[in-house]
Amino acid sequence: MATRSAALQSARLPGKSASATAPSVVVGLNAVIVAVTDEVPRVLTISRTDHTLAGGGPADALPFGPLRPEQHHTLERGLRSWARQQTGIRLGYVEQLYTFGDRFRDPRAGQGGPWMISVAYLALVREQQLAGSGEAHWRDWYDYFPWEDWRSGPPSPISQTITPALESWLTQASDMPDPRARRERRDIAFGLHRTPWDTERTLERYELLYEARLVGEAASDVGEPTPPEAGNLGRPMALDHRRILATALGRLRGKIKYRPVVFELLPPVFTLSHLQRVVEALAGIRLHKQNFRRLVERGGLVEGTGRYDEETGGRPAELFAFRREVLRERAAPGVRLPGPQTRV
Amino acid sequence: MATRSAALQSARLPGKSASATAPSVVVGLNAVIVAVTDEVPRVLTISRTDHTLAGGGPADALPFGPLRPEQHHTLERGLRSWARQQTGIRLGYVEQLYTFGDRFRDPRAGQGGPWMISVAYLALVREQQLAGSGEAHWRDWYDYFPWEDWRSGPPSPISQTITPALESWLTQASDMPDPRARRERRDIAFGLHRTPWDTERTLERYELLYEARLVGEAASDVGEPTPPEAGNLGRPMALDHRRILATALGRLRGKIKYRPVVFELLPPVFTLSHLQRVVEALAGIRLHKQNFRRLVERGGLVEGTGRYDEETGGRPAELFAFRREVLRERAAPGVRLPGPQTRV
DNA sequence: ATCTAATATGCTCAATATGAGTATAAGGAA
DNA sequence: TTCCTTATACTCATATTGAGCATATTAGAT
Repeated sequence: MATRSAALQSARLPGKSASATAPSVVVGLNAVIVAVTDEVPRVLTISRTDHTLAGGGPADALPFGPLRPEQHHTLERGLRSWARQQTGIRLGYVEQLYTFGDRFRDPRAGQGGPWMISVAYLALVREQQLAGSGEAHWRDWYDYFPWEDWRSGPPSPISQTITPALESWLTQASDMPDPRARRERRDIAFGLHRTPWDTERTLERYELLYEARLVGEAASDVGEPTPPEAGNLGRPMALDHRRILATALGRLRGKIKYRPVVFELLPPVFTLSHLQRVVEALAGIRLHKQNFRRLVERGGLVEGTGRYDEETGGRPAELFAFRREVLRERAAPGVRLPGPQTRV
Repeated sequence: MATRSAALQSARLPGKSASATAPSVVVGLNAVIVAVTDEVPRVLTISRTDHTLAGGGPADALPFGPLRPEQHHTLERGLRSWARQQTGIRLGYVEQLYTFGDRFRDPRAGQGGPWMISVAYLALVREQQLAGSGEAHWRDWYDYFPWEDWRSGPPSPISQTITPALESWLTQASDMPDPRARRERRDIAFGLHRTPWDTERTLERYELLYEARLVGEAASDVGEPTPPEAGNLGRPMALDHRRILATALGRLRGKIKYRPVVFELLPPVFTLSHLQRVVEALAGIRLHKQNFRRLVERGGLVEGTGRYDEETGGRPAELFAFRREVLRERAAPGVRLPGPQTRV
């Protein structure tokens, strides 16, 4: 709503908030910038020295910066500005994810530092060269969540590490009111005991692993050494950034089902196989090819262009484009994923 | 998006560090507390004097308070604390909605006041007596969005006010790059021209009406007199609270489809008609009774208790209860609404 | 007692949608 | 050519919807 804007350019108040007195609450802006290339979903991370890590070495962090009231006129614009500065990327599609504000998010904050509230955003882009401060990298997001990728069957961290470790976590519930609550939570989160694997419960899973002290951050957040299991459970990130990333993953997996956001990750024309591979990469499951085609074609989500991609290694594939009219025709246009995963 | 409101908090920031040097960013907490009674969805509002309103009289506001870093240990706990204090209600189910942060949320803020960021939450409760400061009231949320209730056919504000007014809004797009963009936006938002009515697009609709200057706040935010159409387009609220409420409405309408949150609004046992009336009240549409029953019963969402409600005025209705096991069985258990509305 | 109105609950049926294949087409490489 | 690969077309049993009709059980009117 750009309505009441002009007069207020006066907002640039120089002498303001500068630094003399630390405000008790600082608002930070985090960006989860996602692209998919070659069947791998990637997230943009920055190597940062994080004093909260046990080793004190550099850790992966999300692009981040504090809200600057004097410069940024909206949260989103602040975010775009930081993202551009740190990665060189000018963001397109952006949506707000969640606002994280645990009092003890940053261990250092407990000792009288400012309380940091983080407003996190999800941005979808097509993968591109990185400029900016030079510390930015595209990384496979399954490096952070190896248990989330079911495209080639059940991920080994689940059977090898998570299931056994959670078994003992169940019995640690000494002071729990209902010991069965933990079991149910585990089953629902990880799809155990006749419960289906729900691709969207990424945050629940990460938080459960954190609670069970299996991921690296759980230990380092309280100054303990990293447990051995953590080595099998993905790269840690700075602060609570992996929690933010888990939130983004779940949100995106949910959203592609009812809004045509996948197309933000694709070039203007693409083959149906390409589209399918991107969806599979995001959802972390394999889909039935013929049915997927039927779904998107008859669902009016795409339209053929009459042109063909000859580089497929087999019969040339027709190039399709997103069909914008679907927005008018259907209430919730998206790639509704079928229930469970399908084998190739 | 919007955020807003420094007006409210300047009132009372008692002992806080704020006094000496105003922090440049203040975090506020807003609660949208929803209940459904007698087929009407209600929201808890507080009568507050809002200096930003033209008349300066009292306006409806959401329960609100600034985050107190020294007291509240998490955002959510801060919210619960404010809600309790202002309404006497101890909240149960709570979820974060959105963080509003427009630089110019509060007209007065542009002049050097602090920038107010509002983190809004949605809470679902069973309607109950109000204690607290005494200014709290339960109000039909369709008082604020009369165009959202399709339970007895197309709402009259749409045909009488919105459609004609937006017709001229279309042509005002003098400096627009694509004049058809406005038309498409309008059609999608309000379900015009072969586009289905999407119950979840509440925010889009409110924002469009705001942009077209049809709702009261659009005028009062820039100090202009309220246009005549506004009288037909719902009660205004303080600051951007109606925008927050629109966000809550859309979110809740979407969420009942895939998570069993409706039951937060119902007593432990209920008849299927009762359940249906609550869902209809939220979604603002009527549903086919027999199919609704089939949906929730065969979907495993509820189970019969064997007891009956004799007060139905006809054949007694069996009392049902939410069936918790559904959480294990289905990935996205909810009351998926059928496409368009159905007549009784 | 019978009839009517109101509600609840049961059942049918056609139209679609979904899950899981089989079959055919069109390229390149051996 | 033959084989391998990927794309695209079609089939078919089953499940899910949308829309009604039919029956049950109550209260109240006649």
